[in-house]
Amino acid sequence: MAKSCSSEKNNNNGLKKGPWTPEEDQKLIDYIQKHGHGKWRTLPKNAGLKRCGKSCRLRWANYLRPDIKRGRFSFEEEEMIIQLHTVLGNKWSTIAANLPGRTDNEIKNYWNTHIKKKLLKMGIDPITHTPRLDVLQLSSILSSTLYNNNNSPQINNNYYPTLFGIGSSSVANNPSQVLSLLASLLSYQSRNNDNILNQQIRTELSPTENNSNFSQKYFIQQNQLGTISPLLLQNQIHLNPSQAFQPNQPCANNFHVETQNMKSKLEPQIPFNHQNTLPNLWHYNGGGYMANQQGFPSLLENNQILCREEIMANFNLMNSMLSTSTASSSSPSNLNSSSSTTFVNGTTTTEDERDSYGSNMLMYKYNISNRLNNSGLL
DNA sequence: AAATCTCTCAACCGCCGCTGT
DNA sequence: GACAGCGGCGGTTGAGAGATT
Repeated sequence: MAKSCSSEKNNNNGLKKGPWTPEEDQKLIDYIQKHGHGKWRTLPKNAGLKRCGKSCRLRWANYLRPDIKRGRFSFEEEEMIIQLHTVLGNKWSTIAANLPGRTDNEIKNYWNTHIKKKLLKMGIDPITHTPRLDVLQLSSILSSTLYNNNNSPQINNNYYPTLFGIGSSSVANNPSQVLSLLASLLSYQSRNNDNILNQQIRTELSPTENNSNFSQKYFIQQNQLGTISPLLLQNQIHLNPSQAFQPNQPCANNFHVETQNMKSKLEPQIPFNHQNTLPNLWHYNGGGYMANQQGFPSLLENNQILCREEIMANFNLMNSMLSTSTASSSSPSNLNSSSSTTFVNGTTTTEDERDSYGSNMLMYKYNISNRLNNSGLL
């Protein structure tokens, strides 16, 4: 059993703890540059440091190593962390192995201080990556409301006290917030739909898997499983494998026509101030219609399987949200004056904009809801 | 301006798995 | 197989910085 620094102290009086001084850092750097590291236990004595080996190793690994990347996490890094966390859980070192220049400690801290809070705020359980139970109730209520306007059940504080402002655990205080939450929930749908598959991959990966091979194996297995096994979707649809299709494989069954029609139908309703078109979903390459990265970025960038029902469900929900809010669209000035969650042109970099993890078509739902909300249409 | 609160992140701690004896 | 040593990992802590009252 490894001794901690405190127990080492019994054998080595005067071991220093706490923050490292620049002088100590320099001693450690000089020693490792000259001799390399390896025997951490004996290193501090040889380097003239009054520190335990563990402290030296940690200082080097998390701070002094020359290949460490400093500065805030990029949007892509954030996406990667979430994706990997969905599969791996709190395996910070494995996650770090897939993010060059980032340390496990840094990623762990970033998760705990930023990402976890954002997920909770969006109604996503950061441990399971599935919608929280109370938000699922919310989704259920809203589905029936959105699809059945005339006979919709009254949302009632007596029935849903945890959703509407009773008690400290309420997730929303008014219908606008509820819709915002739902939009957030939906923007995670595609990720969550793969959760069962991800769990399967996690258990199949050997615990002794070499980190450097991890990414490769993960993607391969994901594709293999995706084509062999039916995916259990969140809405309980069992997909026939033939209805799923992979990146770089031609679209079958005229699905591209269906989705293009949906796209055309939706575009006039979208109150964007900077553009009123959704990304092109397909391109023809001579052999058939292929899915565009721009149209389905979150799905294609990780070679995930595109699911017909899932895409259509997203379109339908998007349409429902638009049609049940209002037929009119707001003016650009209204939209521009909206608050922190407004996305202006897709290239801005404020902190709040980075709150949305849907750098994809699904993000539109989130934006739409916020725009409608902020412009007073809800 | 001072007091208090909140947040961040470097560092520590204890445990685990691997390896050698 | 039992044990000890070691490196590595994940959870937690607490000092300091920044924000708020």
